[in-house]
Amino acid sequence: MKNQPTEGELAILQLLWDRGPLTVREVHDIISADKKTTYTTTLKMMQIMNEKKLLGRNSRGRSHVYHANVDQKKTTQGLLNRFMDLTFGGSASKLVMQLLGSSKTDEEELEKIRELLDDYEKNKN
Amino acid sequence: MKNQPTEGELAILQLLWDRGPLTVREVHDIISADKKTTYTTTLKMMQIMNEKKLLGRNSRGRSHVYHANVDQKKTTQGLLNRFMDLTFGGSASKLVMQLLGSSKTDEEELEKIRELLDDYEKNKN
DNA sequence: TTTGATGTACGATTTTATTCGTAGAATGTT
DNA sequence: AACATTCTACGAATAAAATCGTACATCAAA
Repeated sequence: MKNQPTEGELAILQLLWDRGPLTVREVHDIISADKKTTYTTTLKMMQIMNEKKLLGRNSRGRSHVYHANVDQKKTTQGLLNRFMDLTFGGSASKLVMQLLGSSKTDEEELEKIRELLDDYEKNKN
Repeated sequence: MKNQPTEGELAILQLLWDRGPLTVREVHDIISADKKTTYTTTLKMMQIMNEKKLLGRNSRGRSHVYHANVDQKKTTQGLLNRFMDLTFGGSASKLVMQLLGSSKTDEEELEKIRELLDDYEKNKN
């Protein structure tokens, strides 16, 4: 629960979780498609994340290949718990209630959620 | 979606949403029970929130009574959407999956969630 | 009317996250 | 060798959030 990534750091972690180890150049090219930023900024962030042990890295030729050094599940779990506490007083049901009322949560998503719940109920016994 | 409160600001908003209008002193006494902070810090935050129009206030004697000036549902909805995008790539079902796997989500909460989903399914038709 | 308690106002400082500029090392090309 | 390109490293600048110190106003009790 201690090493919570910042928003910017999380974006980089997501990339590495999704696609596996990447160089700064690769990360930057992907990120800068969405968000206007410079190469050195991305580099600096990844260097800091490396110092914080959020990322590991290995040399390959003249460049570094970075990889996520924290577990995705554990990290998102920590963020979720924190967010739930802060925003919904720790109540999962309040959070879900908002989720259901949101137009962002479409029919397909709702169906998936229902299946998840069904599975969960089954395995409980 | 623009005026997203910070973490500290959200804590103050929660209090005012829950308990109605309060003075700085009242807010501070409640908050400082959890978190070590000084009166002037709480005051300053509430003054800034007032400037940002997150809070409104009225004079009562020599002190000010502050009230939330933003809607709770809209605010938490905005925060939730943002968080979901950042942390779960915008997928509500992924979020719920984590929620179900969390030990923080106990049996009672799960039951509530199921009821919510049932109600939701009913009203859909 | 003096003192103490309580409140507001305001500026300065601290802290943390992010961004940027510049220097220099390594590699490839001409 | 001279150069352009592509990296890393590092320190400084910027921005935003949170914290703190101090001054001053108000009011009530002694």
